[in-house]
Amino acid sequence: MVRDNELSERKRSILKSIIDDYIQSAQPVGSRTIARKHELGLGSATIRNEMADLEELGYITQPHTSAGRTPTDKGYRFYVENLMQIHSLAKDEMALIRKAMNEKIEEINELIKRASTIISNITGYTAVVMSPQLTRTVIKSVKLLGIDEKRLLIVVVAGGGIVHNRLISHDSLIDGSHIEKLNQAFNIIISGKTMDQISMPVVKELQRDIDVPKEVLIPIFEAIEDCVRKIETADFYIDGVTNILNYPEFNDLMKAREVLDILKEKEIINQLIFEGSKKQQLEFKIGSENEINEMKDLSVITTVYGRKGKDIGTIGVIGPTRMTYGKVVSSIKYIRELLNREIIKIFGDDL
Amino acid sequence: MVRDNELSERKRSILKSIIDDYIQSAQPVGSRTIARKHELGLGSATIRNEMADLEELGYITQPHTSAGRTPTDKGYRFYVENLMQIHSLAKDEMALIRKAMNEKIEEINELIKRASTIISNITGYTAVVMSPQLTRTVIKSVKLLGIDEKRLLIVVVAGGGIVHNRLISHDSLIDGSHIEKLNQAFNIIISGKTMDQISMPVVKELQRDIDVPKEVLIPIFEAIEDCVRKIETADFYIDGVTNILNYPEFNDLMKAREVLDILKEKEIINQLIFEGSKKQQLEFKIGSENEINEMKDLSVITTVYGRKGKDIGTIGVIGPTRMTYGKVVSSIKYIRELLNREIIKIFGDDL
DNA sequence: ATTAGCACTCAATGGGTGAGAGTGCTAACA
DNA sequence: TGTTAGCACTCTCACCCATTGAGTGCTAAT
Repeated sequence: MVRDNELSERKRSILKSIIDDYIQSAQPVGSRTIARKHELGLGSATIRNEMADLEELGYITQPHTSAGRTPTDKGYRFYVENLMQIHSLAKDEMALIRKAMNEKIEEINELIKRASTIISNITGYTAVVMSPQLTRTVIKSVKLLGIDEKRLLIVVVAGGGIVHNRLISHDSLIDGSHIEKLNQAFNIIISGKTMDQISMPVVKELQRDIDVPKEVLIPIFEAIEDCVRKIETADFYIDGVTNILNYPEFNDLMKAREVLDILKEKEIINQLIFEGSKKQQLEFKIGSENEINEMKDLSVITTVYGRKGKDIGTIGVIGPTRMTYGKVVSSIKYIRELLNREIIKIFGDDL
Repeated sequence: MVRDNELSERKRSILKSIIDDYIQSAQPVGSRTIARKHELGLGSATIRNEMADLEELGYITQPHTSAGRTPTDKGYRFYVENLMQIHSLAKDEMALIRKAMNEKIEEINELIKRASTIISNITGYTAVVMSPQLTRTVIKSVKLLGIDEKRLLIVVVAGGGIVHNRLISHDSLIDGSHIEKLNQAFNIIISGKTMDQISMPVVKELQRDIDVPKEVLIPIFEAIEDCVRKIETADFYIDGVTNILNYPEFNDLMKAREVLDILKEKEIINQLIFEGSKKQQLEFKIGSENEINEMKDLSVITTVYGRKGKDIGTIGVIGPTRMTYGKVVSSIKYIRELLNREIIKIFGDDL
């Protein structure tokens, strides 16, 4: 809504027509096309004049002198902020999504995975869903299990039914009574705390109170730390990577390869999705707004999910800048809604 | 070695030269090239005659009348069985592999993943490594942990430090003494057995002996079954999928897409790798020898790993039929060796 | 202010041509 | 009899060039 009056109403509708058309056809669109297809009641020459203005203002551009116009990143930006209409999903699409999301889930990660698959299917682009990121999770409980004489399984349970475990081996035999004692002690001193509340003094104290040697205790704490780290580390699922090959802008093999390779870089995707999601409910990164050079022909749409006031993860769609923004927005919103509902079911008060 | 005398010594060396050259250049190779580059002491006309024979026998073919020859699948088959020389890996390549495989591993799956990455890096093709497939695993122990009043964590431990768990929720409160009893009972009746040895009668018996209601017992057994299933299900890691885009045979976007999509089909890859690995130490599937139509331009080389006489997993390399077979074979063999060593370390007597 | 008309630009298309690589065949040779 | 030099032939590929068509900008008329 900044500089709202830079564009007259007529210019806006022409720009909208151009972008709508271009998104659909992938071909530079000329004045005649606009005059014919969209009923603006204007002759092609008039539109030509307006288009010249729009070009000067930087919203559209010509690939070469005698071609039609294509939107610039600035054009798309104006489009998503002011012009685009978000047509709601078709009934059967909604049903498809609901069906996928409502199936019985055993694990939170299963849900995430399914969400990414369904988004990429519905939109036809690449979808990324980042798993709940639980910074400073409260540990619900820690259990030690003696597997055999020399091996010990450490199980850490966090909110939302997230469980991680780690096996550790000892050189010497492990005293069964130690395990018993530790389990009791852990119940008291660890349960309900976050990892950073469990400091070295606590360990020392433990060591004094119950008579367990340091050589046994240290690896156990390392394992616990490791489990907590795994719980707190956000990972993500990406689906529909090869979808981008469907779009003519990536007909060039080198370009396609470049993009496919970028999408394989976990670090980059992570950063991308993470960053984008901080500010707003719905965040757009269009073309060159992405810092990464290889992504200057891609747009990323992200949103957060979670419980009211507490966002725990991110959903993202990656596609060519020439993207069906309206459809993607409605898809992503709908899935977020369902995801939120499930999240509340699973995590309950644990968030 | 079948029909060994179908090809004279001279035809063999010419065929070898053609294939070696073609693997390297990806261009149809002509008689002059052979006469010049490879010192066979023959004129191009002689080679032409021999090539005509080889073509009639089906080992090579011409894309068009005035082009050189390219190997057929039959040609490659003969090549891998009789002609190819397996040049050993370079020192630094071996070092690279060793380094990757020797790093400390916490989990068996971590090892598998790393193996697939290193193979695809070394060979430049797509690598698949299938995780240990433990049919009818012996369950080492089963533990129940009460998480809170209504939730129960079932932990199943199998050989080789493989652990799976599952959380189940109950509507009603769970009696702490039940958990205790069950843990003791499980120790006796389940530990050391395989899943199919735990039949319904056992459950019945359990139900009679210890006084735990059916509504509690059934979900627990389902959870155990589920964990065992997860343990026994082989999954695999695939790496370097986009590598195929490096090779000119997939310059055509449609073809590339087709292949990328196939490589995404877990079912197909699974089948492919699994099947190929049964018969021999080292199995080749060349081009159309793969039943799947989309793979008629790909070759798959597989081998099994595990302990002597007990193969538990498979390694595979997928690339264009025009593959550097010699190098792939030596890479795959070397990695198998290292993998076997680690497997023994991890699983010990549990296999 | 709008638009019809016109000259102009540029990419894409398709036919034509020559170069180059490679073959098969024939005849000569060892 | 096996080998090879020579030659006519085939086919692809790269390049040129003319044509086409879509689209523009500008001007003059409405």
